[in-house]
Amino acid sequence: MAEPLTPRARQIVAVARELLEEDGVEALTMRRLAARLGIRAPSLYKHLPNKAALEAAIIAIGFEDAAAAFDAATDNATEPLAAFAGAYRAFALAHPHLYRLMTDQPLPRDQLPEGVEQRAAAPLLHAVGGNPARARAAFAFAHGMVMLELTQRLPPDADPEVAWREGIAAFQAHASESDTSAADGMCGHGGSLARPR
Amino acid sequence: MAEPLTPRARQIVAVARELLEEDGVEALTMRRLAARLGIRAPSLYKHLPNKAALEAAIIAIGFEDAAAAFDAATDNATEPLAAFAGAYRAFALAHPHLYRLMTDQPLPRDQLPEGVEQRAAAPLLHAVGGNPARARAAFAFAHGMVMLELTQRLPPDADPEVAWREGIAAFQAHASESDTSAADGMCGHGGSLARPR
DNA sequence: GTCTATATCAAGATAGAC
DNA sequence: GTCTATCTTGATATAGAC
Repeated sequence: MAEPLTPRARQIVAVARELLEEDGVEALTMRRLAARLGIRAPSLYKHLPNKAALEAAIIAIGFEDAAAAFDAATDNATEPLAAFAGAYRAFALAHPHLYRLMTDQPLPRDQLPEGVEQRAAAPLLHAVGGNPARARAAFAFAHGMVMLELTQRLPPDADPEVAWREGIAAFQAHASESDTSAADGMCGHGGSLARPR
Repeated sequence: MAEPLTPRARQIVAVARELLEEDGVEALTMRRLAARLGIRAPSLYKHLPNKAALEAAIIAIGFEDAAAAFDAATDNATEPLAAFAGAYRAFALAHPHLYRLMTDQPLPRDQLPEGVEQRAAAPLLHAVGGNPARARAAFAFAHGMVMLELTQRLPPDADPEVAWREGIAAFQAHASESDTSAADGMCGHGGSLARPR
């Protein structure tokens, strides 16, 4: 469903991502993006239909990057859930503005390339043994921790790493208890099953 | 640190909360608020210094309401963690826009009445036996679930209730395992210990 | 592919009269 | 406590020339 982008459009999206990551969502305007490219805002509309398409393109790249990072982290990991959590946290803290753009609004699924969502979700699903509900719960924990860190809701004296370990331990313990044979299903990010990679 | 509000200011804040809850954050503008009150926007500045103060006042009320709801739900509950989770979810889903305002940004702690934050956090801390790190982890799970529901990130075919139960079970199981004697500490919302009520 | 000019809209906030 | 008038800023987007 995603229109393929021209090379120039891809270049614009790349610069838009830089702008977002450096200066935040509120700085991602057509005017400032154009300025960074050395052109005027109206010129952007020759390459992208509107701002929503620009954001969708950035989000798509974000999912690709995240999926790759999660895969790399969980491949052959002895503790896949801890590995996933570490990679998830690292991604979000390294790209806070991108993470919020990816996460603040309903996903523009019709503008994302086929399968990215599942690709990003698969490593967690496998880390919890294929139980979709448990994957969603663990995903909620990770998303919640990241949001609390990004919005600075944890008290200054609180050590987030300890809270991460508590949560991971809870889901690991619960997993070994009611262990599973369920083969597939899908994770919180919400596409369907299978492991495309 | 919060300046006491005049009666008129309190009335304005109450109407602002209605506006927020009905029409969302982006609708909470000084102009629309004034319109709802039958006055002009500049008049608002005779009662409140700026928009940030208005938001802080709304957030403060939100915390009071949430704290009361959590207390009521967990008092004498046989499963305090499940009771807390249910109350937390109910509050967020009943007041989605308020919840996001309370949660999207760093807390304006210097503009909140003394102790509200702890009051809201205390029921969860007690529900997990007084372990602050576990309370923060469980809080992250609840916050994450709520955000996933509000931003519609869970797939249409996913049943959020099942994911809630999975998460609650994980934290209950982990709790009974490594059970505690720790008396105090504080919860994810971040003030310090004690139970002010 | 880029430009200028412009439409349209809306935001937060202040000055000063009444 | 409210008003009018105004400032300042900034957003997305379109038309049409080059």
